[in-house]
Amino acid sequence: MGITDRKIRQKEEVRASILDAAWEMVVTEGWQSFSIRKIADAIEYSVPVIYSHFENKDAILLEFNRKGFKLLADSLSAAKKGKASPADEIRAMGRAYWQFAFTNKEYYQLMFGLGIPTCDTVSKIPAMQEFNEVITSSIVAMAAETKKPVVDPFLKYQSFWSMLHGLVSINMVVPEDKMTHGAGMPERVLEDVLCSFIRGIEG
Amino acid sequence: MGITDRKIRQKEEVRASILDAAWEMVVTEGWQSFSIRKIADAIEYSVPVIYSHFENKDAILLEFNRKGFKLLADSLSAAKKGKASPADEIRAMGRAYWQFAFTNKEYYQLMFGLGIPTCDTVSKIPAMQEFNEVITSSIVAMAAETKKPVVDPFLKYQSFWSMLHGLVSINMVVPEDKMTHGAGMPERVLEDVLCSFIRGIEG
DNA sequence: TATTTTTGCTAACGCTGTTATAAAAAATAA
DNA sequence: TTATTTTTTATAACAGCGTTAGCAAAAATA
Repeated sequence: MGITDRKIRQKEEVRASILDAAWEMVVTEGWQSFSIRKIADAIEYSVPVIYSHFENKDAILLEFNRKGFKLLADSLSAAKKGKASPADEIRAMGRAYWQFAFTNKEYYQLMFGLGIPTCDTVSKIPAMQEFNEVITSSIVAMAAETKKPVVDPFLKYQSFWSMLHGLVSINMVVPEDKMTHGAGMPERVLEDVLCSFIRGIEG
Repeated sequence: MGITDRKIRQKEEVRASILDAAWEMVVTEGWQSFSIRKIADAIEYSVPVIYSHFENKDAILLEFNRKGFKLLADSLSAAKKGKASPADEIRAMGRAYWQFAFTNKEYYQLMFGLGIPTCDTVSKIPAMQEFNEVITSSIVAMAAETKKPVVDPFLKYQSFWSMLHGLVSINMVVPEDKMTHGAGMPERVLEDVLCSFIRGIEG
């Protein structure tokens, strides 16, 4: 049945146009102007059409969350590749995390700003697990090398993420031009934080 | 003029009742049900009365922001008092920050969750400066003791706050009963993070 | 061509923040 | 005490939001 095929294809196109229009609006006008009605307007369909593609507004946000975490997990994974030591991997991931946050402000704000992922959402976003693993594996590797103390990898994973997230979220709201301490300051804080984290594992 | 006096007094009472009713609702039902109309309902006045006390919704939030930062600054200040060393002061403040966040979830969510304070809001909230200073002074004191390297106090202040905020915000969304790693885990992460921060200054 | 299925729109419900307008109450002046 | 002015408060509207029920139009099937 070619007809059914075409219908599926067309439906998929509308779905994609919803996500495209929504993302376009978020990037140009920010999350505060993310609205079902505006999306409907942009794709030149009536509002209920959107509800035949997504259960509700949150379902659209969930979709962006998925994309965001996939992008982040892939970025960290790529940053690790080819590094000489676990410590270097961790440093590289820290910088990649920072870079992801600021080259994808909208994603970061959704993923960690509006409401940090709860336990339920973890199951809906497989890439969150990836994110966890790509970090933890480097920590485990490093702990294995420096066999001084027995570090809890999950504890260190949480510390690592905490430091990075705190750093990012505090710097994200400050407009570039309003930085009291000259440019490059946040990056120095990042390096400072990474440095003390590495030393914390080395013991 | 006793009449004008009484009017001012009564107006002040209504203003207080607005804040009381609003806070009551936030504590029992969360920020998502914070609404001008519901407040009006609770204080048994019509909606426009609220607008004769506060310019808009954000002005009410600003008021809570002020209270929250005052409370936090005072908590940190009290935690410092009587500690033997700057390092102890920092540890005490870290724990006090953590405790503030979880015994005042609603305040913390407003202050750092919904939208972290921007540069403009700093000028509207004097207690934010207090918060900055009470932390920085301990860092400076500690750097003076261990005269090894010349640490940038503002950099260390940002690191400190970043770590704490990240830690708190990641743990705040996880429901108590859903902690994968037994109770007391977040506190261990806190101590871990504090420890590596202190060492980062000691050099 | 007639019938059934699919698709999409209009219009509504109930909620939000904010404000213009008008009525009621209180304070002042005569 | 009565008339006038000022202050206080409420009603009702505007414009926006997410969501959904009901119905008309279009498309596919018989």
